[in-house]
Amino acid sequence: MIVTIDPSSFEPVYLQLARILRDAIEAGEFGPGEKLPSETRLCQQYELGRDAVRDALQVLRSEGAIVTVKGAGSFVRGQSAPEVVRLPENARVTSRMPTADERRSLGVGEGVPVFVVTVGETARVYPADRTVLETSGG
Amino acid sequence: MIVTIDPSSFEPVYLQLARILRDAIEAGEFGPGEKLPSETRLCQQYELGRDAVRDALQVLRSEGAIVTVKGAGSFVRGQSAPEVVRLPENARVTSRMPTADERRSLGVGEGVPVFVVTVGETARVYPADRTVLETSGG
DNA sequence: CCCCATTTGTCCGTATGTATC
DNA sequence: CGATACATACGGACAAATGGG
Repeated sequence: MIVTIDPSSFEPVYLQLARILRDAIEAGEFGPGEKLPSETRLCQQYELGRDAVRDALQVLRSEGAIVTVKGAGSFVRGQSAPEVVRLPENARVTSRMPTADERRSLGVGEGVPVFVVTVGETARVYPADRTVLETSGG
Repeated sequence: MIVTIDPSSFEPVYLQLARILRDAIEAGEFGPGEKLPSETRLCQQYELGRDAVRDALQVLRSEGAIVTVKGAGSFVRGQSAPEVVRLPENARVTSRMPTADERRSLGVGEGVPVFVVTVGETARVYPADRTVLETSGG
């Protein structure tokens, strides 16, 4: 099936493209680790300017759906095997986006939140793409 | 103290500006709900093009630090009073970024992750900016 | 090792639409 | 209504990283 962009739609073209690519990824047309078409290719294929294409990819990055490497391309983010963390009693859990510094120190890409697990006055931070929290089982 | 942009630095100017604004927010120079200078003003003040300023604001949005309203400006995101959710036993907790559709239905802005709490085969989604998860206390 | 084509990153400019005030 | 402000979208240019030869 061929999906096209409608420049006269109320939906911005960059969101249309983001939706098209997101659906294609979810449908398995691009598997984990697979490379998406280049920005230039997407510009030609959908008859869009580079801004629209880049904005669409930015949307997918901030959703954690793809990872972009300079000089190489954009790739579907494969889900890594998560570490299971057992939550102790009296633990408080929040989640937020890391700052750029935290992303570097934790080694996580864009669009990946972090868990903050606080027990007493001790807080630990976990990358949410590699962590599953579990409560104790009955 | 006056902080300036160094166009000859290896650090991209838009990241320099993002860092300057982030530090200013954390230092309390812009309180919760307060409006940042307009994009045009930032362009003049730091002698940058519009892209650089917009990219810097995009960084802060995806970190959940600010909220931008069309026609009005960008505002420091105030932390809302969180709802405390008690985690049951045998619960699994993950966190990820919502898609654009999920953001609309949950009423959350950019840069806000969601909790996914799964018990058995039932999954519930909570906005992470208004939710704190707690394990049972001993 | 260098060369080169490809690809993304950064930065600028302009224009138009739309929402807020 | 006008002025301000952000959103979208096009274009060009050069820098920097990658990967193949």
